[in-house]
Amino acid sequence: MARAGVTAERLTQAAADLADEIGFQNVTVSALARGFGVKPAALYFHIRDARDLRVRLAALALTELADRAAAALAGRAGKDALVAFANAYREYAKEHPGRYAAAQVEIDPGGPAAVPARRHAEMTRAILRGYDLPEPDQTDAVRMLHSTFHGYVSLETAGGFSHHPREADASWRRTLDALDSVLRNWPPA
Amino acid sequence: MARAGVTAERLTQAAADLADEIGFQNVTVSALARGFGVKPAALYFHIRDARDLRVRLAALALTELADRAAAALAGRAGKDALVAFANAYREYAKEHPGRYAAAQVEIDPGGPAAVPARRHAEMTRAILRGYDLPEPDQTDAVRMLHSTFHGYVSLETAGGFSHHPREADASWRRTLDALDSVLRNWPPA
DNA sequence: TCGCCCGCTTACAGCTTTTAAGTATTTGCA
DNA sequence: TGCAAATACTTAAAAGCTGTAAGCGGGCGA
Repeated sequence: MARAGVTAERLTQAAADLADEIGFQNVTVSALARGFGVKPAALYFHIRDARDLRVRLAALALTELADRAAAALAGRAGKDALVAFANAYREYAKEHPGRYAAAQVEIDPGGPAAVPARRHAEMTRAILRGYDLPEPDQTDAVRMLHSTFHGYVSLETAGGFSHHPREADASWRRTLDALDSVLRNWPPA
Repeated sequence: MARAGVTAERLTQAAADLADEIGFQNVTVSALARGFGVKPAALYFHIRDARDLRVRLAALALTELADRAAAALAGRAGKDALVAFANAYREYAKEHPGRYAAAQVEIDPGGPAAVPARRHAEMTRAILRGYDLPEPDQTDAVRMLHSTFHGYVSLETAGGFSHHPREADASWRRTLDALDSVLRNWPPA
């Protein structure tokens, strides 16, 4: 029988696509193996275990997210940068719900997902360049931004906003207005 | 053999405690049955399936969260109310990580978790009484608040803030300052 | 006291992860 | 070219999970 040509990279890619299709929680070693037409045991020659697969998937998602963020931020500053970053973030989560969910797994600071995670964090910090905040306010603001973006997308995905007539898009835009406003007028300690 | 006295309520309570101990994702019908000293199959006479158990757990957590929010808001207004609510929210998530995770499951609007979910949403809206925002800004602000609280707690729990010397507590307080500030100066459309 | 129902057990099917051992294919080197 | 070693995959199997079906027995109502 011909070999299937499975590699860790192709597994991770396939797992990402599968996650977007059927949900991150439903990505199993077995389902992945079926997609490649091999037995589940075959995958263990390429990945250590299911957890390893999830970490690789998280790294993939964080890398893609950082790439999009970088593209959105290029040549922009101030509110332009904030809005472009935020929209890139939200659109990624909507286009790739499975990947986005994968990016939220707990990240081992020494592990292979730590690098793209750090890069993603640096992108978020770059939003603030135009706002000129001193430390430690800058760190506080980065955390607030990240929290708001992640919280909004996460609640929206879970259907938290769907039972009120107000459009989620409209609230999102106004939330970004509010964030821009508070960054420009950051309260004194 | 003596009967174990299993009921749906006791199962849900035990599941909540178990979730806080070993994590929401690790709460299984089997593990729960072990805790009651019965076989897994016995539980299916009290709950429909594993999903049903998770929904009941979510309802429990949302009810407790709404209770805490109500207690925090009682007799407070403006920033006092905002800070009290936010701290109650964050403390609940820290004390009961498993319950908190359960509260984030996707909620069927017609299901039994919809009632406590709505109550929780109303509590969040009550924060804004002191800020006097007209609709639809009020809805937008509620969504922003909820997003920020949930996002912050969720990222903090996942260890997202642990690799920077700045204390997560300090950033939290400053984030609340910023939210108060932006609610008092809500940007015009 | 009798009988029935309810709460549990056993048994089982089918799914998952993961390890171990065996087989076949491909690669690299002489 | 041909052989040996490394690699990719298979089968087999253990252990745990969800969920269904059938059976048993204790306690409650009549």
